[in-house]
Amino acid sequence: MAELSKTYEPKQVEEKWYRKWMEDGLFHGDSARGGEPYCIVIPPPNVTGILHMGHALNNCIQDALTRVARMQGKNTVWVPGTDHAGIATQNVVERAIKKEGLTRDDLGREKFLERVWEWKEQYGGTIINQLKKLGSSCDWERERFTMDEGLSDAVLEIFCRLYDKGLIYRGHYIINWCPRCQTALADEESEHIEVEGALYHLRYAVKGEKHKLVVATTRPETMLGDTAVAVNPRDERYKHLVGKTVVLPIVNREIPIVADDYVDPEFGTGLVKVTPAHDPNDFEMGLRHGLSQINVMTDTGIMNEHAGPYAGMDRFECRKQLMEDLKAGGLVEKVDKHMHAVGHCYRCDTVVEPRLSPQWFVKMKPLARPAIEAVNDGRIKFVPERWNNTYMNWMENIRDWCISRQIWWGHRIPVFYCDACNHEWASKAAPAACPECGSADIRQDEDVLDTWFSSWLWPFSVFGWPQENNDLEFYYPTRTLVTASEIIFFWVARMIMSGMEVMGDIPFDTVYIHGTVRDDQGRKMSKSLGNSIDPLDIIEKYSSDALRFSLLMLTATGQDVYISDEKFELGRNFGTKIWNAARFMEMHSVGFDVKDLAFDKANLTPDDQHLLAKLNEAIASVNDNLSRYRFNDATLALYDFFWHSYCDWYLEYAKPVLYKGSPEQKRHTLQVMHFAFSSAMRLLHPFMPFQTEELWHGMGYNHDCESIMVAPWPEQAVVSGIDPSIVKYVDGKHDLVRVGRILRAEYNLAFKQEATFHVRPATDEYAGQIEADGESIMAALKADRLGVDVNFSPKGAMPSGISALGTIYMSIEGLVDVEAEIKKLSAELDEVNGHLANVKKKLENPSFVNKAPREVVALQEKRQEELVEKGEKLRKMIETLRS
RNA sequence: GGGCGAUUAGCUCAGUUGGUUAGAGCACUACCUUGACAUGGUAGGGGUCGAAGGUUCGAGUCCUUUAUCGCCCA
Repeated sequence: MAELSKTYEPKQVEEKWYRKWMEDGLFHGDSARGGEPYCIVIPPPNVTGILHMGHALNNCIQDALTRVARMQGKNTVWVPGTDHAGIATQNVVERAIKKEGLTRDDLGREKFLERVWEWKEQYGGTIINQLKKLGSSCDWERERFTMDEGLSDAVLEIFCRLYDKGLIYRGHYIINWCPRCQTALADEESEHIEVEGALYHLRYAVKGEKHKLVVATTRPETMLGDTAVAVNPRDERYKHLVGKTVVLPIVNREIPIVADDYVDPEFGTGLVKVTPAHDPNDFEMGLRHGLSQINVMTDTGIMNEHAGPYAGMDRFECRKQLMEDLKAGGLVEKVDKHMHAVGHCYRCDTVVEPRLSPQWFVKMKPLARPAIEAVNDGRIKFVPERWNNTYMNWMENIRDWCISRQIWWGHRIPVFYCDACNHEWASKAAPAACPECGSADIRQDEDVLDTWFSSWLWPFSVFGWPQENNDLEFYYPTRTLVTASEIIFFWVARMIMSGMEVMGDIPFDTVYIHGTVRDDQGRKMSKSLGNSIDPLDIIEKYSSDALRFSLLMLTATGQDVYISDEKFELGRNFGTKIWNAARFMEMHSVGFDVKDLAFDKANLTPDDQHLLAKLNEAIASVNDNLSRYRFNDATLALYDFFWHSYCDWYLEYAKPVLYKGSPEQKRHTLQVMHFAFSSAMRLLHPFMPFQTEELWHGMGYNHDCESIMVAPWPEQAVVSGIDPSIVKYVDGKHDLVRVGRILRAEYNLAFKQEATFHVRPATDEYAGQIEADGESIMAALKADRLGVDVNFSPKGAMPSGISALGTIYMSIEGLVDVEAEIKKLSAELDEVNGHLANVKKKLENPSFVNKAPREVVALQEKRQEELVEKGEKLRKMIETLRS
């Protein structure tokens, strides 16, 4: 046994073991080994990303699941990787070259992409290294990147397949446009944020009439692109206006008044301006009424030539100026404050501009159908279940997915155009000539694909799809997907759709949705708030194990986690406790052989049996809670077992044996101790991988299994034949000790001061058991003597208390505070009487006795008996004190 | 506006098909450097379970209404 240091040094230990595990290839899975597959694919973090607490939580859950499966002997693989984060990465590199005074256009597409790859090589591995610090047991040999060759091939393959099936089309629609990133965004990438804006009431002149209409709008600047005014057809106020013409102020364009059901008569004045090129609803209305589409902005959000006098002005600048001009012309009725949700770019937070432009879309309805089925019939289940609704709601109202992005970093859309014959086709390989007319006058679409268009293939593309191979065959479908609710639409739903479409099978059977990590005031952690807690700081300050254990213990299933720095003390303190318990065992294990833990099952002491029963309970609880993704309950069960059952009671019980017992007793106790400890280490390993490995070796348990990573997982009760009545006796003994300690505390006995106790056991059986167990009870009570007598009756006043095993008396020198004793016992009697009244009320209620299940009634009856008995005892004790 | 979640001790949270006296960690109080551990031990204080109705023999738990906060969608 290697000597354990006085304090645990996590830093070097964690580095040491991670390196060793890597060297020994323990993270690697291979389909050729066969067996039961267990596979998780990581939600690939952005290659630009740095680790935050959300990642930490996400990954320690996956690692726990992976490590348990591995210990269970399954053929386990956790596939890691990163995604290329098209917009985010391009932004980062653009910022970098800006420092050199360059723009991407200065460099040109090819040179710019070279710079991005350079950047990726240099900085892209950051988050991967951080995941390693967490202890993540990913199969690094399988690390993938969404832009690597294989995954790029998968992207082109699926694009061409869907294109040829008619599920991918190009269309002129309103999309969300980020004027800063200068690209289209998917609907999901535009985040609606509630902001205080204004509702501007503008006066429009009706042609040939004196009076003016008032239209309400939140975006007056788009008025320059108005091509109609609309009213609800059932709105009596405006019926007479339909078919008339309005003269648009400033630009003096004549536009019609149309009737359309979309208009909400309750909103604003019930009259809306229609700008088909700048609003998705207006766009639809425009199609219905054959209106023209006038785009008044450039792709950078600057007003264009259609904006008349405002051309060249920024969109928000234009709003200001326009309002001033309208005011000057008396064309503003009023301006009200107005709260509304405005789309913001999820990458750069710029206000999104709905923009009419040609984009590529995926038809989602046909893909959604099998994906809805898969969740409906339970082949895929969400944990917690309530996310089913969120998923279904979105899937049933799914809209087509805008997949083209006007950036350079990403998978270029594999569509080609022939300028000679106007043919358009999709092709994986770059063609030399038009397949229709043979002309070489061809060009590829300039756009790239949405990053999610590669990550939605992740569960099978990481195994080499479209190439068929054993890994794909063996590990697909994967088992559990662990992710946060934010990306159910972005990613989870789309993976299910692609899996069903491409593989004809679900990509995973369980989606575990964990909560969001927040600060201790419930705010999302963000750089701008400055409330982020860096997981690496926590690892530095406490340890990776402490970070992991604390996070899991704090995370109620699917609920958000509120954390602060101090909360990680929980895990650190637990680690320290484990370390010190190990040192205690080591101290007493000189000359003891940990290879032989086959203790004599026929001669287990009550405390041995109690400990082993608690161990069995912990094993059952951990397994049960893990199967239900209740990581907090699983970790709590271990915490409770180790700290309370193992340290507080068993180690304390063991002390007199180890210090004063016979060599046989000592050996037996060490066997039980090491047996329980090594089981606890294995159960803890998925949550605290480093320290448990360190102790696995430190205690010498590595004799038949070198690494705890692959040591057998405790599946069920490890020791059978434990007598429940003995376990009950030990529970009672703990109660007896507790009551005795209360007596000591009440009389302020110094820790070292010994006292004499007398017990009047409740039964003869207890009397025998207590007598046999005297040594250990005396040690726990710091007693110099322990009298056991079923007929004990105190001579004179003695402090006393009632325990599960019987009444305990403390005989002390000097004055007993009789009044205080009486007061204490009377208070206890009052409590007993209170409970008794409750129980009686129940039992005297005929409907309770008749309607409640028999067991419940029996329980109350038993309780009544106990309470009556206890009351009697208390009364007698009080009487004795009074006499 | 629609959907979902939360509301239990000073704080952060458990409490599983309704059934003993509602639990934990942190914080707090008192005592304790003892032979694993002060990152610790022993003992203790602290809760009308957001509110109001209802169902039931029985409600923190189920139903209705309502308040407050948060998230998602429009």
